[in-house]
Amino acid sequence: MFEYLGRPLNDWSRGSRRLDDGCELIQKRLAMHLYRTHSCGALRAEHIGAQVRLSGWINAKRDHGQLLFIDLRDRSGITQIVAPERSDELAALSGARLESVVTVTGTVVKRSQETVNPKLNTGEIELQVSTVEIQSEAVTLPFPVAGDQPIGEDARLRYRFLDLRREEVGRNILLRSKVIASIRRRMHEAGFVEFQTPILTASSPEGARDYLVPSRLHPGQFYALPQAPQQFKQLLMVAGFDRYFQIAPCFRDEDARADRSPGEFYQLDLEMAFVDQEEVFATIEPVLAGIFDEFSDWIVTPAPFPRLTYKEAITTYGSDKPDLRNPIHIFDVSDVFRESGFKTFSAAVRDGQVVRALAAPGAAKRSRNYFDQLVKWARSELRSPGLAYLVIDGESKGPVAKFLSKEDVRILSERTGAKDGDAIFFFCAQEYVAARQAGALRQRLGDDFDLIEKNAYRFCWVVDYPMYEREEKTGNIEFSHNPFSMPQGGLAALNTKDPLEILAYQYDVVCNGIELSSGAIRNHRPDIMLRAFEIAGYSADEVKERFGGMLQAFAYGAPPHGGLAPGVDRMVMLLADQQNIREVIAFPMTQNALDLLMGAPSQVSEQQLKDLHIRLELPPDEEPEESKTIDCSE
RNA sequence: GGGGUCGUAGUUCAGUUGGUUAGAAUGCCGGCCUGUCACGCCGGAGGUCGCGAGUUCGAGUCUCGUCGGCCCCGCCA
Repeated sequence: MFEYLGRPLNDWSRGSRRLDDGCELIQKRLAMHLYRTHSCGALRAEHIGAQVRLSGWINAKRDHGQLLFIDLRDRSGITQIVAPERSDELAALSGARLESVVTVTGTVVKRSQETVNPKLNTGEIELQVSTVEIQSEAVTLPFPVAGDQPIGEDARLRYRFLDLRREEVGRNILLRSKVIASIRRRMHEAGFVEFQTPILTASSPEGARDYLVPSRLHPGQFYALPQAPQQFKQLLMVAGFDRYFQIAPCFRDEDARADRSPGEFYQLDLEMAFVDQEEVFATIEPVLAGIFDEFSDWIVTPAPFPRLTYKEAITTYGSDKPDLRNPIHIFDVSDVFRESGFKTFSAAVRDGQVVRALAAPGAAKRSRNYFDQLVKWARSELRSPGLAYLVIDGESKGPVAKFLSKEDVRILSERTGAKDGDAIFFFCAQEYVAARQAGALRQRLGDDFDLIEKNAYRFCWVVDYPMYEREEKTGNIEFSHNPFSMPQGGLAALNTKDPLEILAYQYDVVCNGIELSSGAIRNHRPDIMLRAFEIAGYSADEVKERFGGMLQAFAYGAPPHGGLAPGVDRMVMLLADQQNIREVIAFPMTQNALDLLMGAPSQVSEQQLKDLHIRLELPPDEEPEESKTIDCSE
């Protein structure tokens, strides 16, 4: 799958031709290259008899006293090195620890039939060594580099340079490089222009917490690292560049998750002028599907991806990032319970709550304990008062069975698709809460019953997000997503409709339950923008102060435009089939936003603080930690 | 900010209802070994059981606190 294996490296030869092209060329050279004529994965039977030089890391050593085998490794593969008996070379190699870097020169020899190693690409040959140079002696390792033994996360991060030598992580990082190269190629081919935008920019009032950078020249003022190049890309549209993209670093000071690295991440940020939503989709679908097709042999949703409205996604899947590999659907059964004998639910439904149901195929076989565990889980994890369920096993059983008529059960089974041997679960709550609870259970049942489709990337668009939502604590109307989205229906909708009913040209692209990206058709009209912000409680002056640059730009002729920004780390994570985003980042921080290798964050010198006009005021019980970096300020 | 879980040799792990001197594999050090590719054989060293209190005659084991890794909630326009 990874074609670098067994391929020659191509960057170490100063000449325009690769030396791997043939032994003759090597023989013609008066002097060999200082370090290597071939990579460690390059040699084959055709090289037998050639004088070659290899450099690499000692991956493994098999010392038989008067016979010594070394597995010499670089990123391209492994070659077995054999040292002659009673030689200085044998002594030198025997004394070198694993992971030492050595250069060996010798003759490629054929292995006898019995000693061929079919596991290695180079397994038909070995290198009979004549000279050895130890380039760099390694001390004893904190963990094994060879093999795939699990290693503690902290040790891996502290010695990330060793961890990256290990096969799986190394493969992920190389995959990342190829994915990014392919993205660039595809975007250029689709007519996009690549830009760089500022890293030191202004703090924006919306969104996540900013990372701040104090200004030396302007006491008391701060730059912010961009949470995304949102305003810059829109300004580039105003500038007339039509199609923008960037592999953009984004910085958000929010807490980590398995699919969310703390602090920083990369997006394929893109924006297009003179497009509607469908045109954005049609442009980016082939890029996404193409990337996933190119780097995986799993099934990939072909373009056009299915479109779900936000409302459908929440009702049918209980999530705005539905995993379409999971066959379970969620159904509204409020009407069945409204008139049922199950008083808890019927009263709640009459009170405006809803009942959502989902069926788990084959669940009737599970023990009573399994259901008890689920109820417990629903109470603690979903904060649901309980979990009602109905086991269809010849007759209907379970805690709510006695409250339901035969006809009720028939309707419930029919609607949820439950057959004999299945179980149906119910949540009763406010619409949104019930949906989320059912969505969480849907995911859990999918895992518990092994229902998730294997070897498939299932994409979909979630469209028609509401423009506004009501903040629960304050009751205020807020933007539910990006405040720069165009409301559907434009100014007229803003002026005439209930804000909570207004939809936005706002969309997400989702793959296997992971949100790859948000995007929107933007609001390019200053008048509509001021009105949109007014509804969310911002005065015209505030908007002008906070987004003045963009608002002003839109007054000088702005094209209708829109775009999105799929997360690059998440794409690679999906392609590498990894459960954690750290596995596709070369130098990730811990969940706690610490860089264990570089020691970030760290203290700085008094002088640095003084230059920045900053005085520390620490919480009383917190002594500043010893700085882990070298103090160069003395 | 909150919840869960883990922390024992360099590494990966075991360690019973609290009970003698805390074990294994691997790595490391020394010796032997000419066809291995997880090389093999013999020997050795290696532990503040994350840290600090407490309960107890006695704590790796129980309790509380704390630090760190991971997972989750909040947060992530």
